[in-house]
Amino acid sequence: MALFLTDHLVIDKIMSPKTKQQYAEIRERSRQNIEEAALELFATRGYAHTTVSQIAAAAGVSKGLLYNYYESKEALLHGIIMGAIVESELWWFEIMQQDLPPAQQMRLITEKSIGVVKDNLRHWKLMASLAFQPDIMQGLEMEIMQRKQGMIEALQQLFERLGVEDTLAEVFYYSATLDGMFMHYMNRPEAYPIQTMVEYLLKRYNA
Amino acid sequence: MALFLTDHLVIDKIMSPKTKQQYAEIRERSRQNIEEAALELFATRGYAHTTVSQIAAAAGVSKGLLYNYYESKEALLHGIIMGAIVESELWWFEIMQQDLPPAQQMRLITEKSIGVVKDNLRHWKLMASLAFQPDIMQGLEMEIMQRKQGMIEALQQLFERLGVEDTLAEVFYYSATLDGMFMHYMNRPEAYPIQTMVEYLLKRYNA
Amino acid sequence: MALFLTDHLVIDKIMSPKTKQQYAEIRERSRQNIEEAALELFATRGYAHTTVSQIAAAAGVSKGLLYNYYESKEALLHGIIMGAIVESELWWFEIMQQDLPPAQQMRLITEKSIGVVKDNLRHWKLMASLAFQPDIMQGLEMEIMQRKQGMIEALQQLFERLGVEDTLAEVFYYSATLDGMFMHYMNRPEAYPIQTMVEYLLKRYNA
Amino acid sequence: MALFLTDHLVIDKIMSPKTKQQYAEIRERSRQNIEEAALELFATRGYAHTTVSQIAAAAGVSKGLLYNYYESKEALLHGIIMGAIVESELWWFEIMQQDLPPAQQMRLITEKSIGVVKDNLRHWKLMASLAFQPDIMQGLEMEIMQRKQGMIEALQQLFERLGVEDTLAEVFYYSATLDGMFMHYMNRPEAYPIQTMVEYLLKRYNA
DNA sequence: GATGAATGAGGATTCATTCAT
DNA sequence: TATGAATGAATCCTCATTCAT
Repeated sequence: MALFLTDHLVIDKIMSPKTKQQYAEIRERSRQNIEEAALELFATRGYAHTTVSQIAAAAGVSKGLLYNYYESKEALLHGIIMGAIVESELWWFEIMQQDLPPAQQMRLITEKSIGVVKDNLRHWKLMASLAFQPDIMQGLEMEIMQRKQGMIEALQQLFERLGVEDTLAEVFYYSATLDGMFMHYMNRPEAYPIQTMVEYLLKRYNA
Repeated sequence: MALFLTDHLVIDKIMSPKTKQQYAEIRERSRQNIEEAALELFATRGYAHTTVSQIAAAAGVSKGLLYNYYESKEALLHGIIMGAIVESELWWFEIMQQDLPPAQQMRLITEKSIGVVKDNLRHWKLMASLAFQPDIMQGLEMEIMQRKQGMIEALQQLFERLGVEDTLAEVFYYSATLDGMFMHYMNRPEAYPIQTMVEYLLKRYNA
Repeated sequence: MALFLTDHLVIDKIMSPKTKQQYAEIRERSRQNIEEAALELFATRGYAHTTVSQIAAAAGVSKGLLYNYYESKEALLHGIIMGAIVESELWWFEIMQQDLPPAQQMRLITEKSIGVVKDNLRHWKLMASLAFQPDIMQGLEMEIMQRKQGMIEALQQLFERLGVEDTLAEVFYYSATLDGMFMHYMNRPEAYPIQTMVEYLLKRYNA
Repeated sequence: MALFLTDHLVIDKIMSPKTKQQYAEIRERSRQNIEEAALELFATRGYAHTTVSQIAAAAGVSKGLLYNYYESKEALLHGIIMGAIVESELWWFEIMQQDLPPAQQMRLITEKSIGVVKDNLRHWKLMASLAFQPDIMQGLEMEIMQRKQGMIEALQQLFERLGVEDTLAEVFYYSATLDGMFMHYMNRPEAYPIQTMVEYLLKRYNA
C-alpha cells in the first residue's frame, strides 16, 4: 500500500509535471520558437517553398506539435503577420501619442520606421512579398485595412499640425514615398542610401 | 516566269508540309496564347497556386505542347517577366530619346508610366509580387539589374538638364516615390488618387 | 525499486507515443516490406517498367511513405543492390576465412555461390541486368569496385595455396567462367546443366 | 497550254525526282543513319533513357520519318539487335564452314569473336544489357534461340573433331567461359587481360 | 518521302495534414 | 503535451506516337 502513496512523487520526478503557469510558459516558448523559425524560412525561401517539416525541424519540435499550436501552415503565417503588425503599432502609436512639436514628431516617426525596417530586414521583406500575394492575404485584408485606418487618421492630425492643406493626400504621398524607399532599400540594402532618401523626404516637412 | 510563283507550293507539297516560316508563325502564335493565359492566371491566383494544367487549358493547348516551348513552369514565368520588361523598355527609351524640354519630358515619361500600369494592372501586380519572391527571381536578377542601369543613366541625364545637383540621389528619390505610388495604387486601384499623387511628384520638378 | 521497471511506460505515456526503439523497429519493418516488394517487381518486370505506385501497393504502404524512406526510385534500387552485395559478402568471406584445405575451400565457395544464385534467382537476374545498365549503376561503381577488390585478394591467396602461378590471371579466369555459367543458367534455369558445368570448372583445381 | 507541258521539267528540277533505285538507296541510307544513331545512344544512355527525339536529332531526320521506317521505338531496337545477330552469323558460319584442322578452327573462331567484340564494344555492351531485360527481349527470344541452335550444332561438330566426349556439355562450358570473359572485358576494357584469358581457354583445346 | 507541332496518358515526386500512441 | 509514421491528393514533367500538310 505504502508504495502507492508515493506514486505522485515518482511521477513528479519523471514527468516534472508543470503548474498551469509553467505550461503556459512552455507553450509560449514553443510558439516563439516556431514563429521565429518559420519567419526565417519564409523570408529566405519564400512561403510556398518552405515545408512544414522544415519549420518543425528548425524550431526543434515535431510536426505534430506544430499542429497543436496552429491549425495550418497558413494559420501560422497569419499569426506571424498579425504579430508583426501588432508589434509595429505598439511603438508607432506610442510615438504618435507623445506630446511633441509636429516637425520633431515627423522626424521621429520616420526615422523610427527606418530603424525598424533596418533591424528586421528579413521580416519586412517577407511582409512586402506577401502584400502582393492576394491568395495568401485572403482573410487578413479586412483587419489590416481597419488597423491602417487608425494610422491614417493619426498621420492626418500630424499633417494638420504641420499646416498641410489636403492632409489625406499628404498621407498618401508620404506613405507612398516611404514605402517606395523601403522597397528599394530591401532590394539592395547594401547599396541603397536610405538615410539620404529620408532626409529628402523630411525636407518636405522642414523636419 | 509566272511558274516560279508557285514554286513554294510545289516544294511544300513535296519536301515539307509547312515552310520554316509557317512553322515559326505557328510557334509564335502558340507561345503568345500560352503566355497570355499564364499571365492572366498567375496574376489572379498567384504563381504558386496556378497549375500547368490550368494554363494549358486556358491557352487551349495540351500540357505537352507547353513543355515543347518552355522547359518548366518557372521558365514560362521568366519568359513572361522578361517579355514585359523588354516591352516596357521600348516605349520608355523611345520617350527618353525624344528631343524635348526636360520638364515636359519628365511629365511625359511619368504620365506614360502611370498609363501603362493602369492599362495592365494585373500584369504589374504580378510583377510586383514577384519582385519580392527571391526564390522565383533567381537567375533573372543579373539581367534585370543591367537593364535598370541603362534607365538610371538616362534618368540622371534628364535630371541634369533639370538642374538637379545630386542626380543619382534624385533618381533614387523619384523612382522610390513613383514605385511607392504604384504599389498603393495597385493595392486599391478604385480608391487611390494616383493622378493627384503624380501631380505632387511632378511639382517637385516644376513639370 | 520495482517501480522503476515501469518508468519507460510512464514516459511513453506522457512524453512520446513510442520509444525511439519502437520507431526504429517500425521503420525497419517498413523498409523491409518495401525493398522486398520492389525487388520482386524489378526482377520480374524490369526496373524501368516498374512504377513506384506498384511498389507501394505491393508493399502495402502508401507512395508517400516510400518517399519517407528513399529519396527516389533510384535510391531505392541502390539500397536493394547494396543490400544484396553486403549480404553476399557475409557468407562469402565467412567461408573464405575458414581454416580448410584449399581444394576443399575452392569447392565450398564455388558450390555455395551456385546455391545462392539458385535460391535467389530473380534477385540475381536483376543484379545481372543492372550490371550492364550504366545509367543506373552510376554512383555505385566506386563502392562496388572497392568491395570486389577485397574478394579478388582473398581469391588470390586461395589460388596461391593451390599452387597456381599467376594468381591474378587465375582469378580472372575463374570468375569469368563462373559468371558466364551463371548468366547462362539464369537465362534458362530449367535447361542449363549448372551442376555439371561446375564440376568441369572444379576439375581444373582438382577440387 | 504550252506552259503545262513543261510542268514536269520544272518539277524535275525542283524535286529532283528519284528513280526507284535511288529511293531505295535513300531509304537504306536513312535507316543506316537512324540505326547507328540509336545504337550509339542506347549503348551510352541505356534504352529507357534514350528518347525518340534524341535519336531523330542524332540521325539528322525528323521524328516523323523515323516512324515511317520503324513501327515503334521497340521495333527499332529489335531491328538493331537482329541486324547485329545476322551480321555476326555471317562471319561466324563463314569460319566454321572452312575446311581447317579443328584446333586451328577453334583458335580462329575464338579470336575472331574477341576481335569483333573489341571492335564494336558499345554495340555488344548494349546487347549484353538487353539480354537480361526480359521485358525488352520479348518477341525475339524464339528467333534468337533458333539461331543459337544452329551455332550449338556447329560447335558440337567441331568439338567432336577435337575428340571431346560430351560435346554438348563442352559447348556449354566453352560458351559460358567465353561469354563470362566478354562480360568482364566489357566492364573494364582498359584493365581486363582478354588476350591472356583467351589463351587460358584455348589451352584447354590445345589450340 | 519528310516535317515538326500537337497530344495525353502515365509516372515520379511533394507535402500539408492526420492519428495512434 | 508530444511524436513521427503514414496518407494520398495534387502537381510537375516526360515522351512515344499521331497527323495535317
